[in-house]
Amino acid sequence: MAFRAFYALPPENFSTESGQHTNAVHGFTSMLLTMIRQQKPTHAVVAFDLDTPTFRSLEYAEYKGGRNKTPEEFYGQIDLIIKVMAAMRIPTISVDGFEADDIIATLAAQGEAAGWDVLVVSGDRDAFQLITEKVLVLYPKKGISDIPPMDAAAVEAKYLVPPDRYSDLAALVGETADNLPGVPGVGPKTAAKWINQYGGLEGILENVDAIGGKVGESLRAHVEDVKRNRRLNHLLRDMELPVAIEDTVLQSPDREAVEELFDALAFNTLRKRLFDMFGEEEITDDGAGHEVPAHQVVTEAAFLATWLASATAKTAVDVLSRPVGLLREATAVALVRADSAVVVDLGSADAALDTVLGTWLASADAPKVVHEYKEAIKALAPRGLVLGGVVDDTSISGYLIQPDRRSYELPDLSQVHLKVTFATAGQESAGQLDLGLDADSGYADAVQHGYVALLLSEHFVPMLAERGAAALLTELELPLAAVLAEMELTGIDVSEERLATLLADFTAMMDAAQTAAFAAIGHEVNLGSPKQLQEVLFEELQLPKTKKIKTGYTTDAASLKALLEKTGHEFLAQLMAHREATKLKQMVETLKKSVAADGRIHTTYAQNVAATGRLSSNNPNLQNIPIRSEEGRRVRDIFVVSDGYECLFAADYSQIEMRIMAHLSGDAGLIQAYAEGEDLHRYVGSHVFGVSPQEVTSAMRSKVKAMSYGLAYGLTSFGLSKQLEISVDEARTLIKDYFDRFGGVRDYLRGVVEQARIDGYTSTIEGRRRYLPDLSSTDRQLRELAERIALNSPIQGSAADIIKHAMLGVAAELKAQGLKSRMLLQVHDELVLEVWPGERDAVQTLVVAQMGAAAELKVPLEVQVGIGTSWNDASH
DNA sequence: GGGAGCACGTA
DNA sequence: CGTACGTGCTCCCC
Repeated sequence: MAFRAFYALPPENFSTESGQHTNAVHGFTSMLLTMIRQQKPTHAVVAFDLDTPTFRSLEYAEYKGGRNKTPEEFYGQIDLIIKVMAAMRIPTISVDGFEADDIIATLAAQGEAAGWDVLVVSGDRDAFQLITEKVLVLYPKKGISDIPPMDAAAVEAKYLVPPDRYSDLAALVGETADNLPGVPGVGPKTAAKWINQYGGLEGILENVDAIGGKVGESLRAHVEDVKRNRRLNHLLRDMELPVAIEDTVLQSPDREAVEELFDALAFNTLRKRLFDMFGEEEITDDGAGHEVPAHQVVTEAAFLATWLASATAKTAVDVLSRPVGLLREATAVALVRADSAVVVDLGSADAALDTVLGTWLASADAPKVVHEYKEAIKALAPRGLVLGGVVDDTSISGYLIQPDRRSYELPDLSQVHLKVTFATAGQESAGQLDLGLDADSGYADAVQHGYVALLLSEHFVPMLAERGAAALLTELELPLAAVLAEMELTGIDVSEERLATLLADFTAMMDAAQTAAFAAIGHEVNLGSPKQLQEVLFEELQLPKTKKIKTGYTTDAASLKALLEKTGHEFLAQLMAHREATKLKQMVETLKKSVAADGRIHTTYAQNVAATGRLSSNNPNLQNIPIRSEEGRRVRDIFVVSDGYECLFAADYSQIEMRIMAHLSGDAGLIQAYAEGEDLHRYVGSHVFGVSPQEVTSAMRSKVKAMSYGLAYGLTSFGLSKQLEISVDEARTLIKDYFDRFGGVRDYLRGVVEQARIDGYTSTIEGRRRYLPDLSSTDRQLRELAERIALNSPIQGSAADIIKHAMLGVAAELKAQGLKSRMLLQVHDELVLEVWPGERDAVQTLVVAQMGAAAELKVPLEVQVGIGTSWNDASH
């Protein structure tokens, strides 16, 4: 692994002042930290080879011969790694005459005998022979981060033989890295065939004369090589080791030693990563007091029916799934209660069992707790299973309680809210359930997940009730998850033809702009590198300096535009054109890659990412498809109506955030403007500038528009002056005039921050909270940021609540009216639907009605609609 | 290899 | 020194 790290990182970038290279040390340590973070082992130990001869090289002098000389830059790095391990209090073992792999094999055997789950991290394929139900191998595919856990099934899938026959296979095929030649003409396929036919290498050797053809001959000629290979690739599992496995408990690092060593190595970022990881709050409860119930794998319908009927309280449901294309399909379902658990394997369930399970899963009367409801719905759908009666999704209730967390994974929630760390049966990360881990450990994980979700739900539900947010969960977010699942499964049709055309066009534009840009300065430069651009702009061309940023001076679009206006330099124009074309090309490429087998793009909405309550969209993000520029809009034209449907239908709220501002502030002027259906910005402009609405110029209107929105985000006079290119004094006067005329807005904005400082949180109209501890920070920058967040969150969050209600209304009404039209996308204030022939009027009527009725505000909610054959057509 | 920083698309 | 996001690129780490 140290060698892997060495070749992954350029040595010239890593050295101490004294000239000692440290790239392997850095890479190895980084890799180990990642491994510890991901796998959360309880024990850890590292084994090293020595330079001295081993029993293998003594038997076969050419063993590992023919290798290139160790690069000079590698010297000394192993010793440094050992020092790093010592500072981290991780034991290291080397034994004269043996290889690291033998030590690892022995440790694995000891761990397994003690009933532990063992993970072997090794770049040597010989480690595959160690794989059992309790031992997995992490073998780096390429580099040092792509390391999928290999289990028996994975080895079989790759080599067509079980792990305990891998050494037989390797003996026949040979191993170049160890200078062990195999049988000429025999590759993995042939070797696997023989092994499976004769039950292993012994069988093959007994029947060596029965094997025909050229390869048979070749085998007979090389039997001794094969026997030798097999002797040499066999790893010892019964060595005497200087360290007992009980003494490899993973501990906090020796801080002083780390400080000193990392200073010498100049490992500053690694030191931070290390201390961040071990500096976390000590969790006192290791989960020992919580008994995860034992599970039973159910095969009989009657047994399941009885188990289900004995239910008195909530049952947790955890769905195991495997990837199918870009989607997932359920493979098994774990049902967990406080004192017992069952697992149903969907692959082997008979019709009767399927029916009992399916009926119960769908039943609204059987209360269920899940984690990641939307994912469960989507995985169960291809099996024809429906999930109903869900009363809590802990990934959502956890979010409603604390909406600005980065992660809502079960182990994280459990640590934070229950102060309990659960030792995992398998591994948390790397999506181990995808890899066909043996069923038992997958089931145990699922049961544990269900159990933790039950505990968390018991904790969360009363908390939500206490703060009056129970309805937000049960009446809004949970039903919305089901609606979103449908939208994601449906996806949106795209025109592959337009995709290809656009890609070609944007690529041509990009190339043309690049050529012209190079011509303008007489040489090449990486236009995608801000650093290189800074050199060209500010040193070579001596253009005026722009805004200062951490790495020098910004080259962002606004600054380039200003520079272009000032200097008229051709390079700037071409650079801007290149930026636009590159951005669009990348976006089209990303979209192209996301087209699923059904020819559609299926985004994923995250219900627990945006702290304000908005949805977010990823893989790909369909909430940032261009609309402003002419070229950008062509990307929107990629999204088209499906065959058999009549058109796309887009509906968006008109100025919803300003309307919410009017509602929340109760400002009489704003309310009147909306009540009269006036052009708001013109109306506000006439009052701020003291002219009649007809006399408001477009410049005045756009100033007022920028200000109105800006105020909802905590705009300062400084920010406004920048945006409108006026002096700070002018901006200040503008804001004062605005507030003088719309005093309700000023009072409201002031009040929001004051109240938030008292309560510690802001609330939306629906009672969705966002906690802002930084409002009382002594750090001015943090405090002022929190203040701006406090201004914006109720507005943005209320808008999010409203459109979520509208989506539930639209979905319910489509169903109630038996329409075949369907909802496809949500973009914060916009919904996109696909209309079935003949349903256009009905869809328009119901969407406008449901969006308009989603909230009772002091001002009307207006909805703009459009139709077309593409999304772009429909948004006009 | 992993993360920070920058840039930029949307509401 | 206006909020909320996701993605992709370059460069640095030492």
